[in-house]
Amino acid sequence: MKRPTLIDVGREAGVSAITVSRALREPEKVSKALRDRISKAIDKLGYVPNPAAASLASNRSSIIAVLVPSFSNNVFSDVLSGTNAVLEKTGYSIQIANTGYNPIAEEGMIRKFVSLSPAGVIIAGVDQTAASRKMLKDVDCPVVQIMDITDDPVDVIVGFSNFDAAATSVEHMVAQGYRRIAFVGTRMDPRTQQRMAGYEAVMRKHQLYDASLFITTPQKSSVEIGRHLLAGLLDKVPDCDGVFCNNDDVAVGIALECQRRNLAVPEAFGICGFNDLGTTSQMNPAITSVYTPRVEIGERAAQYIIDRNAGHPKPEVRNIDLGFTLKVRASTLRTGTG
Amino acid sequence: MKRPTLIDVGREAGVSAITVSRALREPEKVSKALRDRISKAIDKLGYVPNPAAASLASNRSSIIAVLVPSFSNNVFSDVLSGTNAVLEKTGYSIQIANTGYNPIAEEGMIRKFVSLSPAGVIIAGVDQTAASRKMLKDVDCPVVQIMDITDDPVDVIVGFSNFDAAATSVEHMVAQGYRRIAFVGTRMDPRTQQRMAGYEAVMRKHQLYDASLFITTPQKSSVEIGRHLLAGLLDKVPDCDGVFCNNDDVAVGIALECQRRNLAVPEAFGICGFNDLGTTSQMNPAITSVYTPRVEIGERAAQYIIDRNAGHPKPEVRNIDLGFTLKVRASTLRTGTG
DNA sequence: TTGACAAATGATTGCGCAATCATTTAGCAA
DNA sequence: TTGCTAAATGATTGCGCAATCATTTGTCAA
Repeated sequence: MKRPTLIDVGREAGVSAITVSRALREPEKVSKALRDRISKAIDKLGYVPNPAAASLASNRSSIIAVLVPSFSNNVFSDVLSGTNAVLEKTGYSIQIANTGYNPIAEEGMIRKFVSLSPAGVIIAGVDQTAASRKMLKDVDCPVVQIMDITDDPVDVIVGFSNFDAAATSVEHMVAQGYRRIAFVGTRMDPRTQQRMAGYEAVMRKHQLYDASLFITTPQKSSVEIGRHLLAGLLDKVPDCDGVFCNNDDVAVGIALECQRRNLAVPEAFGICGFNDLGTTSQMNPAITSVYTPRVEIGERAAQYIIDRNAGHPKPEVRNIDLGFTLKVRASTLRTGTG
Repeated sequence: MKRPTLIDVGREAGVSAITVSRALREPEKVSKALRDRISKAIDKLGYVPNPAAASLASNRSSIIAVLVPSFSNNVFSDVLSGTNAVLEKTGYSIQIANTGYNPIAEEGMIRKFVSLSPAGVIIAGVDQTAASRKMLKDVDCPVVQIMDITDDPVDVIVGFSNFDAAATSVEHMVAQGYRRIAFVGTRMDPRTQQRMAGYEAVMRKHQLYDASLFITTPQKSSVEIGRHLLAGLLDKVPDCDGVFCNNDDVAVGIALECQRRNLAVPEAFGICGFNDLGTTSQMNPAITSVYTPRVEIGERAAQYIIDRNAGHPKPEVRNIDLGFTLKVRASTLRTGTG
């Protein structure tokens, strides 16, 4: 009562094992009559292919490796949803790893994944170690970096400019008359740092730069940490009149703390979030945020892998910028200014 | 320049391939001297085991299959974080699938996973189809159901009673003097329905049951949907004086809509959430919610699989109830009552 | 009818490893 | 020393499949 093999199916259908194998992988090369008999035999025996044997024989697997820095960050669960939506109708399966924002840990995970001969790799960011980058260059499958943009991807990159997204947001706040705009940053991963750089560039351009306006913490972002950071900010910079946050939950926490302190938003204090995760738009007042195309990034990354493995050539444009959208809402809209 | 095999390592170290294999899997059976030589050879050649070959030869893989109904639901990302934290130090890898709350789709995913000879299966809930259940019974590895509790798990179950959690919450609200308590349910998956049943039992017990107090939608829960549902609820049941929500984001949306309508919480209207995802505790006023041990569930499930595969016997207690904690906060605390 | 060629099908082999069984070496009591 | 046992190491085999090459069958023009 052991699991049937291709040979068993072949015997049942009266054909050789390799014909069954072909019927499954290249059905157009097998006659209709045999395909039908084989299909019946498969159903009768309950045959299911053995992926390990297939992988060993062909030296490639149907596993797509996805490396993200966090599972709990909604940004990456959205990416994963997009990737999964595209892949679930295919024969690929998703193997995930959580790098924990640690490039050294990431390197080990890449090494492990590469040993699987994956069908594709999706990895967040561009800040891999040199060794990681080399492994990704050498692995014989499509590699998609995501959530960022660069002219020099390992293979291709699908994302947006964190720098530009931050700069656009801060420009908007400046246009609305905010002057003492703080940067609130959590975790301080590479993409947060790029947002910080975008913030800094705009502040300097308008001669509003002030080093004391940076409020950062290595802790992960959360509503709670947002509340605490606002308290610290107002102690440190009493004349602060707005914040650009590196993530929405921090912005929500800050907005809630403003409510508690009766700090008038947007009149006395402007708030801008990042990622537009859904809660910001529902707050009182609604909070301005930068929408980032996370689900679409996941989808496009998966689709690229499917296409390349189906024989499509490597595209000319290897950095696919899906952009972002500043969702201007009440929290930064001061009537009579701008 | 192809990838080295056990034979290559053996040649380099001056031993046979099988000794290298043993040194990696059962080091205590290989002398220290050889272990050192082998270890050096592995480093020198950059040997990495081929999991497909290992799986084919041994008829078991080191893949742990995790089936969850949603990636974007924070509940399951927390579970995954816990599972990952336990597994990442081990040789296991995690392969995930999103069942989309669809038992038929789930069945196909189980079939696929079973074909991998997984080292373990973690699956949300107890509402698998008969065919799914049979496959899970037959698969030769530990199977952990999670997020629920039952006397009759496939193998073991790690979770809590959704019914009891809801009942405890509603009892609290009744004790605080709320009478026209609505149930707000989104998605209406099996666990939500158990919460609804817990709500109903308590309402009936206190003779407060009223069919018009059920507000449900098949849509996924979100802050936005919570706001809309409150509007519908107040239209339908103007004398409603509180809600028990099946998820925190709905509760947050309802609280924000109450702010907008100047509906006094907790005096005129009580709000209780579910899962205690973090934002509820930061709201103004803070929202009561049921903390559920999601991360711990993920950890325990992973640890069980590790232990069983290490030879531990099946435990006597096969339903591991990790309980829940009602976090009573301002949104349901009426002074002078209860 | 024949021959040439394409389409369809089959036989053989090896992927890299672990299970199994066989052999050698080490340790030690008598 | 001998003889015995346990520990350490090795040789052989097959897991289930796909790559490669070989063979058969079908098709059609001349």
